[in-house]
Amino acid sequence: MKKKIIIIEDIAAIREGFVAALQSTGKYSVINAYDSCEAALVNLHTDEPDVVLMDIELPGMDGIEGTARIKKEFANCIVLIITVLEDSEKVFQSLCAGAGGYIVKNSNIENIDQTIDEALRGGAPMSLSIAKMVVESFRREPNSPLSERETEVLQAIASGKSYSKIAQEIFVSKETVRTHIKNIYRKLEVSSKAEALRIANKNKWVNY
Amino acid sequence: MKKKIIIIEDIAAIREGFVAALQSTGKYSVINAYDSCEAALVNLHTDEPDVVLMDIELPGMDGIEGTARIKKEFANCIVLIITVLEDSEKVFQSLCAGAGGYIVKNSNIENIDQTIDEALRGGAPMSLSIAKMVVESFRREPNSPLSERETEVLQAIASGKSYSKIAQEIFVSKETVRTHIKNIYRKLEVSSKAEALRIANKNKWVNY
DNA sequence: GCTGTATCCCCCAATTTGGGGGATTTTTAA
DNA sequence: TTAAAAATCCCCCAAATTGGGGGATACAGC
Repeated sequence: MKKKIIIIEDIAAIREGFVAALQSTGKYSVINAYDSCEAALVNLHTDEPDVVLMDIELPGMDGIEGTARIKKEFANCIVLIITVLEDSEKVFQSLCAGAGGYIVKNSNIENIDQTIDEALRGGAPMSLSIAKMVVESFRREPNSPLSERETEVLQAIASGKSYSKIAQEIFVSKETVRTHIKNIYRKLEVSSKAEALRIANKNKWVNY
Repeated sequence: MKKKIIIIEDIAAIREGFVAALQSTGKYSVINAYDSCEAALVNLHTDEPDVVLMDIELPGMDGIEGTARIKKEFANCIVLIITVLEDSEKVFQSLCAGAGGYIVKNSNIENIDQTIDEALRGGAPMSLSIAKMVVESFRREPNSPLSERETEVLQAIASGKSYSKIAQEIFVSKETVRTHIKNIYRKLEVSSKAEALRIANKNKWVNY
């Protein structure tokens, strides 16, 4: 039996292009094509798609939120992101939301077909440039105002450890950890763990 | 002026193969070749390499720790990991340690040359399979014992927020958050934030 | 000498945390 | 339909944590 596919893409020309391309292969059953996530979600339980081709930039609910909603209902449904701009933050977010891979917007029919095939076989189809983007987003930024020790302490804070626990692990007194924290707060101009982590994470001074 | 390269690889045949390959291009100045990180580190300040080719599996200090040590001393030095086995955990760790890219162990001369070139131009050379490995390591595992709400709460804990703060953000009372935490602890058989995060992170039930 | 880093100490008060006991409603699954 | 699970809220308690303030010493680099 043919795999059921739906398409969510707001630009009619692109949307219809995908529909035509998929139907021309004869391998898939294109159930529906929508111009918004909202529209797609109301029919989700009748469509029961195996694969969703999802644009990331959509009016109203964006493709990231849409991916999350669909995966919540149908965990086995594969959501492939149709993307043209390569914004590492959005690519990363959509991966976290459960995206199964990426289709470049101006792909030809064979390319799209191959991508869907790979996804159905359990792979994570994506271009090297997209994969690299995500990988590079985990590189530390070198211009941190925090010293090595401070970064180490903040890293430990990020994993939920208490000051005493951190002190034990890095073989210093609890007071030393507290001093480091105070200095971190002063440098980042914050006054709580959450704020410090938010700043440091945003600037990639700490890794998760 | 030629870029200065050192090689750290414990298997003599492979090490010498790389040396020969690099010298044959005439583009690089191979300063030294070592069979361990320890040996390389003592000469690091006299070698002053622009590029380090680093094996990941080494006796004594492994390539990940070695990469971290080198990047600590010379932040601008590019460390390229020579790898054959594709262990996603190690690949990810070496990226966090500051690796600039990957060279497949049985690469030919042109390939190695291209890889180094790309790294020097500021790219992150790596095979698609390696990039994918890292990307896939950020996918959530679906078999979490935690409910959606509990995952949400634990996620917030990971970002250093207090119970009260979390309560505000998800529009419930502090007591509700406390109940969720209690249930998380019961399910994971732990009794602290750090332990819960360790378990949930290891099993990819939460993303950093 | 000054600045930054790393280490340690004290005080204080508010907040947080973990553990124990409950409770209700809604949703989900058997 | 009935039971289990999830989500919500409440109380009590005591220990631990946290943030802010004030110090101190030592060691590096400029």
